Amino acid sequence: MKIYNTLTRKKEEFVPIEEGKVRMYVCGPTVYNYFHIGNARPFVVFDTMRKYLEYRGYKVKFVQNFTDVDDKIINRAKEEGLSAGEVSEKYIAEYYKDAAALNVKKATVHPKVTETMNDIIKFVQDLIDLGYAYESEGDVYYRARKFKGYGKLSGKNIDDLISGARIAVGEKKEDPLDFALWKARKEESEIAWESPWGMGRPGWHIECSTMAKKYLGDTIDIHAGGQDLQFPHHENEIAQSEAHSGKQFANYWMHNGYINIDGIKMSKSLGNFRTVRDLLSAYDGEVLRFLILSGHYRGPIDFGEEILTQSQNGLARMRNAKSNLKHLIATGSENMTDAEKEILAGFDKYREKFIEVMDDDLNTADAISVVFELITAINTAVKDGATKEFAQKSLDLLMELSTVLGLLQQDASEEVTEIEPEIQALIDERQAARKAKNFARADEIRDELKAKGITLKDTPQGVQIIREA
RNA sequence: GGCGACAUAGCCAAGUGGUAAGGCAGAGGUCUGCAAAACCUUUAUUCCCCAGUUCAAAUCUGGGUGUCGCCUCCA
Repeated sequence: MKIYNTLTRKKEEFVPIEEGKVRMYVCGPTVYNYFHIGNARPFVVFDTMRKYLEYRGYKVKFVQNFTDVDDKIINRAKEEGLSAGEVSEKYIAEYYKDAAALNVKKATVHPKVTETMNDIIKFVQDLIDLGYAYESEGDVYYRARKFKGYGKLSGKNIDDLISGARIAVGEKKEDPLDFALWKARKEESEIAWESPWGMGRPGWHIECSTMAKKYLGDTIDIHAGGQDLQFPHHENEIAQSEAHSGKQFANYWMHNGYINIDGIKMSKSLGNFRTVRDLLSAYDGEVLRFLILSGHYRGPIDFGEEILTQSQNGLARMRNAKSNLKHLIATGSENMTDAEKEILAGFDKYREKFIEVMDDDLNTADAISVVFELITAINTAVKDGATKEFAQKSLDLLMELSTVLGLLQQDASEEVTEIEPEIQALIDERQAARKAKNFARADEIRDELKAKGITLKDTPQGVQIIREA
């Protein structure tokens, strides 16, 4: 497959370090709050990348960290009257809930900074020993200038950075470009760890370098995250890791675009964000996933109610197709007809096209449109009924492709075949009323059941009973 | 100031040299007692503007306009 590599600004053929295996690192959340839909984008996109790689037969080791030590966590802890650890534990648990709602699979490893502290301290000490870092009043800084490739990911050159630097030269730093690897504790009450440089805590960038190395080794296949992490975060990771190992840190860098609200980037600092938790009260997680995957991952998404509605309706079409097939499976006759066999053989082209577009830098938008084309073909084939076997095989293919995208995994409503006797009695009564052309009574029963979350659809194959989840 | 991204129908959106995918919304029709769902037909002579290259450009080149982002914590 081809991947757009931020490092080279080109689409490149993906070649893993080790055949058949992929080592992937994705920057995870700082756990001080519920994550918002913008945060959710990389989780969903790179989860899809992982699912697709696995679909293509790769064994993927997928690492996504939790940044559980940070100023924002400390501030949040003060606000809530909790310890920093209590805050991070709480929001890690909440992360898992929301991620599950989005059908985002757990990573192979979810390392935490607090559990990697010894490795981080060792990494920092190594950088000092190598001459890439220096201690200053309990802080440790990285000599950005000393690393020759500094700026190679973000396309910045050091001199532009200096002229554009808005931060005054800290008297503790040798150079304004230098960034912190270790920060000395400012007050006694702050959470801190013992280190060769006194009590303190790690800088943000060093954490990812250390965790990536610890779980994936010196060189990883794919490092991914949001576009806004390109600089300085990922740039600094490269400087740290490559200075440390002398090897290339990541072969492929993938960055997803932003989610905007009213054309402006959604961010926690601007306060113009919509948390996934909040959105889940009105839309189910698959709607959000569908929305995120509807466009190419590198482009921007302008978020709002209108595209939420459009996504909801689009996903409903997919769900209807699934539900109709299940109904046919429950009611159809056994063996496929020759005509059906021929149609089914023609469906292979949708799988081929799906793979073709996903191979092209994870074009999930095209992949979804392939699924829609398949749905139209299936619906057309079964509009006058179908055998059980044909319906089952069609459903298998629909599910095969949808599962790669992480869609149709949960049912907002589910076709049911077994139902409580009293409801079945009402359905039977309605059928009798329809037969007797007592449509007033029939519609009355349908409305009554609708109020209970049960929708009846009259099909040539009998009544379809849909129950809301 | 430096660097970068984006601009396709009412809306969302794919497409990076060969004559505009897909979805939503809308219109008409088929089916149905009616609904719902589904199916069929229909909705951009045109891809921000101008110039150029080419037999051929939404796609390449140059210029312009607009929007946004990074350079500071941020997915």
